[in-house]
Amino acid sequence: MIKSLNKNQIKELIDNSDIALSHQEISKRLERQCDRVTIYRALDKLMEEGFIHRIVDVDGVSKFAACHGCTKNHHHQHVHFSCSVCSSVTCLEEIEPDFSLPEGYQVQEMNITLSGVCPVCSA
Amino acid sequence: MIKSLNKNQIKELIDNSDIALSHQEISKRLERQCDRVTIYRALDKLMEEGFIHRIVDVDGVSKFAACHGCTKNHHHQHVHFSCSVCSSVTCLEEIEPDFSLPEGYQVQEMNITLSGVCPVCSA
DNA sequence: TTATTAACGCAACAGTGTTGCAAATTAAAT
DNA sequence: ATTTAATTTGCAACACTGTTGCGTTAATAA
Repeated sequence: MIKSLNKNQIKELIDNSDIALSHQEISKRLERQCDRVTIYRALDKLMEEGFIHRIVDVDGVSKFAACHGCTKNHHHQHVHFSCSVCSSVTCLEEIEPDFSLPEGYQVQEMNITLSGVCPVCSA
Repeated sequence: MIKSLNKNQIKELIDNSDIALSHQEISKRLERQCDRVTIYRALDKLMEEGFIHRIVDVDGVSKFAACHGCTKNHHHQHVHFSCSVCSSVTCLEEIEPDFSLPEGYQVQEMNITLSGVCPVCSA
């Protein structure tokens, strides 16, 4: 009946989360446990389909957040914030720094992650 | 006679490289092969001492580049560029985007990595 | 119903990075 | 010069992230 049960559930998790989720966090939050590989593949698909985007955290671990207004072409100029206290990564979609590069650079993607203390932890 | 042979050699490698080097690349370039752990520890020390800084590449792998003007406190507001063709990561030290964050965010570090095609590969 | 496609699980693997302990090397003190 | 202390190194073992291949199950289309 239900198609791609895990994949849909993973999409729901990411959509309903206000912070970006790592593979590990997704695995923990899934009620019906599934194979690690299944999650990786679902995440790849969801990225392909333009539903989520990847953020590489300061420790090198990938986290995933919902896209707003991406189709096939991702455009994530926005800033991400990684809290060193609670380890959360959030999208600051309204913040899109602009800068000009020297001649010859062709930018395809950008990964901007600031780290420090988030408002919740610094309050 | 020579103190911390490996550590100094690693520092030399990074200082003389125009691109940021990964652990793997450093290991290959070392004439006298040494243990993986030794390299990791040397890199940690060199970061502590303010000689190098870490850039997390888009694939989550750490790369290391020389610092210019850092002591203990690293300040790397500058942009990094990761080429998807030749896999090189370079520091664009002159490019320092500024933007203001909402109230409550305390920024300690920033990791800005643009990916695309570098001037050499796009020429 | 059958054929095709997508999703899943399992096993195995490669790579990154960390920790503990012991040996060796370097620097300092007697 | 000999002993002591502090660094540096090597080795083994481990945890974690991510990938690939293969066979199986489930869903969609013919």
